[in-house]
Amino acid sequence: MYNKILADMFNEIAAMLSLDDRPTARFEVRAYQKAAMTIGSMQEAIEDVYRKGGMAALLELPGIGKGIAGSIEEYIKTGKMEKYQYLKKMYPIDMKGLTGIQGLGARKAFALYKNLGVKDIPTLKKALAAHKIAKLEGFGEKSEEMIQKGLDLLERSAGRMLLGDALPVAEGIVQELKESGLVDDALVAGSARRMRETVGDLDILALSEKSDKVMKFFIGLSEIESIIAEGPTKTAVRLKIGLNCDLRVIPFENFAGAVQYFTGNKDHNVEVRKIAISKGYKLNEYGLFDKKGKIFPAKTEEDIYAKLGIQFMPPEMREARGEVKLAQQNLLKMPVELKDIKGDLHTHGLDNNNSTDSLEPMANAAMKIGLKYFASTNHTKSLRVENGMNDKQFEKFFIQIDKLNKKLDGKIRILKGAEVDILKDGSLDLEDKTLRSMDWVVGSVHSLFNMPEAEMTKRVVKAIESGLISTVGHPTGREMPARDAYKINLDKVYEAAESNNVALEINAQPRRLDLNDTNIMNASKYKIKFSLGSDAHRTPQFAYMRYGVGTARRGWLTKDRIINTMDLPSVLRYISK
DNA sequence: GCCGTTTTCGGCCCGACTGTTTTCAGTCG
Repeated sequence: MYNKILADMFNEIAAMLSLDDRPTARFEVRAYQKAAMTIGSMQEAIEDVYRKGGMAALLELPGIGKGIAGSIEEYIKTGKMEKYQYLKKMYPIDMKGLTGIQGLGARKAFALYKNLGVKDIPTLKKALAAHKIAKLEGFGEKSEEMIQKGLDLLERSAGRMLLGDALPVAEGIVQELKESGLVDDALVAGSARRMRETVGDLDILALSEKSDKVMKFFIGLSEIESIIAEGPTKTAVRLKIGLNCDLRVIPFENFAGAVQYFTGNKDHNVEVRKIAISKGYKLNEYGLFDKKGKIFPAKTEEDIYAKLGIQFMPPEMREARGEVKLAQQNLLKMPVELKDIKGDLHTHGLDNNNSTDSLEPMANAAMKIGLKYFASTNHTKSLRVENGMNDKQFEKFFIQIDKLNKKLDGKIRILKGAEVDILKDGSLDLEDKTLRSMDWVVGSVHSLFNMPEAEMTKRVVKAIESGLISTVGHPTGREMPARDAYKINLDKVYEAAESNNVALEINAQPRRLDLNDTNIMNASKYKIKFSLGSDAHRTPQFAYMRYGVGTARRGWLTKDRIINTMDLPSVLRYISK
């Protein structure tokens, strides 16, 4: 798969072009960055796109025109790219590595090369150690310090953090701001509000006229490790959890504009802003303005979208995946909401197990958050590390469920189920008879992740065709950050699921979120139902459902496609069919 | 270099903060 290689190359070309002083160069920079974004976020291998559809297929991709498509073709055919090599000869430095450092961009990197011979991270380290940078023209003590700090940061904490780890911290800070009495409103914006599975930083917006007091309060919070930048409208800090966090304090008249601006991803905002321009307005982070510069008095971001003639959509959809165009035509269907979820279709609950709570506390916790039912789906015998049960043990366990259901007296219903291992050959880890006695069976792959694609596909499809499973658990097997999805032909899985009336799971564990948003978009082209499961092993983990719902919303999934939006009688009818 | 129910040419989103300056360049989002 060349996607990452090519995306990196195009980003590096963009960095090198940003050193070019021709007036049109900065637009070329943007073009290359956009192409890198497109290719980097594609699911399908770019070389497959090319193999199947040739240049025409490449030109279909957003931000890819004749020039860049030509470079892609050249790279696929020859393994080289003339444009890249030409620029690399002019700027023989590790642009990707150096500009990966916070505060160090292409121009400064090149200045370091010209003056000090810095060409990569190791030579940069030497220059830092010799304190040569501060003496350069255009640099100073502070810039040297900043580069050193940026380098330390990079080495300490590479990359992004799971939404499930970051969002609760952000929401805690918002809570503290609200309780301070200094703000009239506050919220988490940015990629966390869009429920992206990982976030690179946090954006918090506060509505207040007392910016200096709010900033002072903010930098005193215990979550904060150090201050990166402090200004009247924006303060940037490093949090102890290893993530940067920006707080913006915004007065009332600009708040709606800021919420809109700091929620959508960059491309979404560009699309919306272009619509604003086409209607004679200007849209920026302060709000919507007419030609005379008069602000449109929006109370909420809904007002702004309405004024622009764009159907309002939830944050999760604002990713520039075609939502703006549809919303202009009022054709966007609203996705499922957390309150639509009536039950949980993947949970664990066992006595005498270190990593799992017992069934009764699990049932009480589920009841407390308002669920009407949940499927108890414990592991099966092949999964020894999780105390997987055999047929006999399930039989006994179900007697326990019957008793507990009686005791719960209809306040919540526990469905009998299992998360049955799909074994190497596609057979299932329990006897047919046992599986047939269950209400709800999740079939999951937990072993031999390195099978060839064809074999893995056959394995899962065979399980789907067994007629014994209700849904495929975490269908791609990925676990963030370390484990990639196993190789599997998902289209074949979707086809089999469609024709065998088997659902696909959206596993809501923050490190799984599997299927993910783009998988869901692809899968929902088929006539498939989806099941959401928290995969809770402990009582607080029922709350993971919100991440599953967020992922479903990012995949534009409507509630009628999701089994656990049904109430209990409907689910029981569905199951019996 | 890309793109088009305003255009196949002439546009391309926009502002905050910092550091090193004395009006601005670089970086970031």
